[in-house]
Amino acid sequence: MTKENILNVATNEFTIYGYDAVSMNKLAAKLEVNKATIYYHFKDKQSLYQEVIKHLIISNQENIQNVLSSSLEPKEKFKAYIKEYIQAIKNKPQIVALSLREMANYGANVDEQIVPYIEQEIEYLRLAIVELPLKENYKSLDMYLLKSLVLGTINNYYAFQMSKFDFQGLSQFNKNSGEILDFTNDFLVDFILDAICED
Amino acid sequence: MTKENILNVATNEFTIYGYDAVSMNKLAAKLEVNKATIYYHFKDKQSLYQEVIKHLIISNQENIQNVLSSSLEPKEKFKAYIKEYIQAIKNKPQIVALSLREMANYGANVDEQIVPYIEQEIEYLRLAIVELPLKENYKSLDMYLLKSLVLGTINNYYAFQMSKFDFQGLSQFNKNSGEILDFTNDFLVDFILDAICED
DNA sequence: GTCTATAAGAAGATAGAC
DNA sequence: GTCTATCTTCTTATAGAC
Repeated sequence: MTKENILNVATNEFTIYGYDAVSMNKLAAKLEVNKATIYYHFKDKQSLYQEVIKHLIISNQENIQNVLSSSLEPKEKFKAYIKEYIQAIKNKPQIVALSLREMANYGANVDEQIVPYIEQEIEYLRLAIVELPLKENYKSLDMYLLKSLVLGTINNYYAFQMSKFDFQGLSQFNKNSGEILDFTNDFLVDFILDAICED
Repeated sequence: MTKENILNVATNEFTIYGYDAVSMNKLAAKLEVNKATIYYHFKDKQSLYQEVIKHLIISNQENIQNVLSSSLEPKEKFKAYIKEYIQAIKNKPQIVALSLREMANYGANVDEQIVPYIEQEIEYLRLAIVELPLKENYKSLDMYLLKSLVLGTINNYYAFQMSKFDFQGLSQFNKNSGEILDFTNDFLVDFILDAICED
């Protein structure tokens, strides 16, 4: 179906190049469809972009729920949560760039609809750590801060690794998404548990 | 002087709105100067942007050097380093958005010249933690990973706080840059020391 | 539902007068 | 060193034929 096809290709283009850098002309060319056809299915460029974002967020939340309702021992559950989260990025690594861009715009291109989805992600994070033997000062932590630590570290390190520059001292993964994300995974799990758990 | 004026206003516009969203027409209008005048001083839009970025990075590294060459006790030195780093953002909060955007583009809009400046920042971070009583497994840490944790957490949390949405459970600072960054500062210092230092 | 054709405007950039 | 005027190309978007 044409509409679905447009949405898939648009998702790819927007996540890779960003909103401004994707023109309706280029998108139509890539789709080998007439530009007017895109406008038949979508009101304008903005609403096409909205559908892309919504589609991406929703498709990433399913597996995390399963992990959190499991009966794993607390630390194992936390590890499984981070792993599932990293897996979602492995499945669609382009969301790193999209997420960084939307953060940079303070949500200007996104509409209110996504708020409950983000709040849901925060709730998942809370569930992932609530059973851990937390130090006293981490029991009433702002979850958006911890979420920023997780998301920020992953996105930022991924961006370092994917940049066109060769930085001295940066671990060598040759732009292999899987290896980069596994490395980040292991670091984050140890780091967070070392910081917030009682000995 | 006109050239300096152009650079200052361009810095402001680019950091707030991003490369694509700033047109030479709008920039000329804001400057109350003719567009051709900008082209007299700068070869094209790209090279104007390069000068903006370089200017921003260099101006942020001076005070950090002073902290690191001081004779403070290790933990105090680390705290002073983070504080100085946060102060640099307080001075120009717009670099948060710029940094997020350039990360999202994997450096596509930036040229090779900035590599040594970023490597210098990594070296500063290494100096800030090298004297700490580190746990064995954090003695050979990839500094880009720790840098990503610091930078990523700050940027991401700042973006949450500055976004146009009201998220449930997000600490209330009413878009006050100073308070947001102080809060992030305290969290990061405790969190990192708790994670990487011997008890 | 998909196409052709085209509108209307904004983009980056430059030639040449003053 | 700053201006006016203009070029070319690209942008989003739509009217109307098939």
